[in-house]
Amino acid sequence: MLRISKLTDYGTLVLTHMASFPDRLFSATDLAAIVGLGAPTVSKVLKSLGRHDLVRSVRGLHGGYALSRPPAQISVAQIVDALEEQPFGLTECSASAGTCDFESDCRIRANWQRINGVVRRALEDVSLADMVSPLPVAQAGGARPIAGPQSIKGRIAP
Amino acid sequence: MLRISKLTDYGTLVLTHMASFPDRLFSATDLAAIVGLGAPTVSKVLKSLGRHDLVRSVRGLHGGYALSRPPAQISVAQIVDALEEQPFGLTECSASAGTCDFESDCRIRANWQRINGVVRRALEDVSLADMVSPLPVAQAGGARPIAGPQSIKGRIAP
DNA sequence: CTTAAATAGTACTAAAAGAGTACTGTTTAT
DNA sequence: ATAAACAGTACTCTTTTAGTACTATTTAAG
Repeated sequence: MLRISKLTDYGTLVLTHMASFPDRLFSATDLAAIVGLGAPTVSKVLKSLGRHDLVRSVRGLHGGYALSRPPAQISVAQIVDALEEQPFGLTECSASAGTCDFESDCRIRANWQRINGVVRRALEDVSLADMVSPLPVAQAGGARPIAGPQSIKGRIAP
Repeated sequence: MLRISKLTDYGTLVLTHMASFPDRLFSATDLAAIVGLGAPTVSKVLKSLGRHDLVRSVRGLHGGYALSRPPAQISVAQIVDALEEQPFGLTECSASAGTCDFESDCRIRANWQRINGVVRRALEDVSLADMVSPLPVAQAGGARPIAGPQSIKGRIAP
């Protein structure tokens, strides 16, 4: 349906809150109360985020979760990757052969891959730091966690 | 799951084939055979596309479907709008209030709307004409059906 | 060394969405 | 009058998503 899953949405909510207090440890229960979601659900989300090294966990009494790195180094794309089941891609034919065997060499596929690229870059270009203090409309410092192309901030202005 | 639905995928397949022969009339049955899908399924897709004026239909014997305008004036965004059930938007909170009432004034929402804008523009910038003869990597004539911003073609190069 | 508050992992159930099919009605050239 | 085509509706099956439950493990504190 061209939507991110609810769990991914929850993930951004939780992480955005955590980004307001980096380094601080939050228990899953506390975060659930703060964000207004069920504790088991938030737990589930945090466990997935932990597996993908977006949060680090401290076990035992007085344990909890904290961001594993500064908010500017966590992009929305990374959150999506952590919480969506399937690999990134708007179409199935990006991954598997599909039914388009008739078309000599599916010309469409290349186009979808380009579109995917644009979408992905859009998600990579927004960091948790941006989520906390929204981007100034005109320009803003990008997330750019790993090694990215130029910012698209200028494009996403209204 | 951040994917377009299969029906939308089928829609691009069918329309791309039709775009190779604009003005020509195709029966749903023929298109199904060409593309390699079930006839009822292709029918369903074409009916939806017709309701959104992407194809025009001719009823009666020797009837069929044809593009309602030149391929360059039909964008992928329009296909998505025609075949996806829900209104365009990566998050639910783009439309309804949601559970984030706790957060004083969901700062996240504005960011999602900007991301949506980028994604949407990416889909608007690819036309059926582009699908038929894939974009040259460097630059290419955009779809720009209605009144769009500048092209993003430069961005989606590999 | 026992306890309680945490996370870790797994698995299950229920609800929602997606996909495909079937059936009935309408149009129109021959 | 007939047959080939589109139009519309509604139903069923499958898949995915969401949420929950249960058990195990870790660790600070008394």
